[in-house]
Amino acid sequence: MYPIQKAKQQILQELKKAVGGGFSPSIDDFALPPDPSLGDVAFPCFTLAKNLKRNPNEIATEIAAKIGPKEFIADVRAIGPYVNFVFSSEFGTSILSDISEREETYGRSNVGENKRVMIEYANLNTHKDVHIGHLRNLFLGQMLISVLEANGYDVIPVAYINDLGAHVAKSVWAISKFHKDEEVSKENQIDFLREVYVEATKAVEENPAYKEEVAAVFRNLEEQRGDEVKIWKKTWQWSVDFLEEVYTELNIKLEKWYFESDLIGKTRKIIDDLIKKGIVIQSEGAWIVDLEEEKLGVNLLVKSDGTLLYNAKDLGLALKKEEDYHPTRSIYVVDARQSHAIQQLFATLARMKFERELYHLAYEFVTLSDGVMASRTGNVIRYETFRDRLITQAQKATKERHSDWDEKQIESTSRLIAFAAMRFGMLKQDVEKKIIFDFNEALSFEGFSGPYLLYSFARIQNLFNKAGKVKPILDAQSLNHPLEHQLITQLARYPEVLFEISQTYQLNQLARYLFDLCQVFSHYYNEVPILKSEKSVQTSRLGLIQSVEQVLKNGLWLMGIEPIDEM
RNA sequence: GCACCCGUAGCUCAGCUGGAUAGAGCAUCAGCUUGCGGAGCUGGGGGUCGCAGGUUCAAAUCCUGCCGGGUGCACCA
Repeated sequence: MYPIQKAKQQILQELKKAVGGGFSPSIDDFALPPDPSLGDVAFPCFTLAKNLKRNPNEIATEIAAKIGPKEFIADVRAIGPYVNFVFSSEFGTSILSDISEREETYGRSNVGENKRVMIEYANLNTHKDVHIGHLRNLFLGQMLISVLEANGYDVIPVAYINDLGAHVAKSVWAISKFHKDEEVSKENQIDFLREVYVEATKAVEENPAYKEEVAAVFRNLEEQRGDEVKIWKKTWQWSVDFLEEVYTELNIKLEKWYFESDLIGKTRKIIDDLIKKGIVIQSEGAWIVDLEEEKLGVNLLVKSDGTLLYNAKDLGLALKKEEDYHPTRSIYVVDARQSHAIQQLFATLARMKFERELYHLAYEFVTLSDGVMASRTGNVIRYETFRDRLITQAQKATKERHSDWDEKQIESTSRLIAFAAMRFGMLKQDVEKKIIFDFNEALSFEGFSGPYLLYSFARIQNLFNKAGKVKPILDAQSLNHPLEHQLITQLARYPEVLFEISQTYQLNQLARYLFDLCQVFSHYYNEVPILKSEKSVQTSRLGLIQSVEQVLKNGLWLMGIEPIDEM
């Protein structure tokens, strides 16, 4: 049990005693005071007042009078209808030593024990670019994995690679028609594919007769016959190599890659079976599941030309995942624009008596202020472009600060700053809000940003470097400054925050929490001398700072951000 | 037409399982390096929490309706 939980338990005990009469408040009844000067935790007396038919202010006053300082409680005071509790220095000491003992495990829980969660994310396409919209998906998925693992879940992260959709057929068709036998050098492969895709889209738009040719290529690819298969296989490999590079660079963890092209046979079998069961029926020449009852329209699985649709293959995938890993819960980290399709998938699976927990973690897309990104038109900001601009920006700033550093040091530091900015930028916002991508904002290293957190971390490192042999001690006895108290309370909350996120999947909460922590630290750093204070206080302050460092490190790790000692 | 999401300061967003004076970043203005790194800190100005009803002792938060924006809804993924 974490100190914060112990403290709350103690308070609950005291509240029970003070009120009596079978009153049993729960840990969820606590509130956070709006201003830290009011107290560390609050107990609102409204419901109690209602039950007793009395004034909440009076009740609060009475309760506060009955509870005295004890262990983790230093002070109890009634402010209006609230009983506010202030944590004691014993509590502070307990927090500091708890963090020090647990180190990187501070904040973790075991709620997820014996639960296997499959996370499908990083569903990139072959024959296409990776752009900033995909980054949101990659980072969300990656963080979700870390958060769930930190809470004891057995997490199986997988990707579903879309390597056989209509877009692929279009590209392969265009290559065979316009670029047959063209030599493409290794470094130009992805550029080539991108240009071909834009070219193909344009050509088909201008000449609708091409549609039939593309459809023919699609059929051939699905059946794995004809000359186009060779082109497909070659370009497929280009794309897969490229995706592998991106995943490696971003440290994307995957237990397995599922490919759409591998699911054709299995999906066909499933559909045959569903036809026999009457779940899949024919309509207007196509094969569908009628989901009118669920108010989800029709789930179109097989086109009238016999080729499979995305929704059909998703069915095959769901069963394959079940065979391979039998997860208790399956999370789909997928763009909110697919919500309807995903709901159709879930509803269809329900009809098939597929009884597993299914959850769609829907996130809104990344858009540009001048319009939505689309690979079709080439109006995208590619991952590499974004990355390189961030790195350049970071290099500029780093060079200005450290004229004495060599190229290597500038380079490695800049990369870490750039990736921190990138990740934090994508993870700081609620998934239900689209990100309006703005280069100026994305390249800013100030305020609510990744580099701000890194900066706080680097400052702490610097303090320890300067402290030399002075050993921090873990004792809150002399940490009486309001900001010290505030820091301790904030550190104490971390396990609650992490637990909450693991249950609600509101990943942006962590960015907020860490930023708040760093803001209090920065304020403290400016306000209170740490190294220049007298010895006894100095060691305690270093002990506090050490805890801030640990929690910051733990949180950054969950976000996939690597801290740096100097920047 | 139906469904889902959003609508809080000039801009980008927190806060939304109802509760104490509505917060942050950016921008803007005024300050802070003879004190541990100014990628920082302090302070000021700036808000009918889209609008209207309702529920409640209490609504930015819950319910209903409307307005505005986005997204999706049978052969795309």
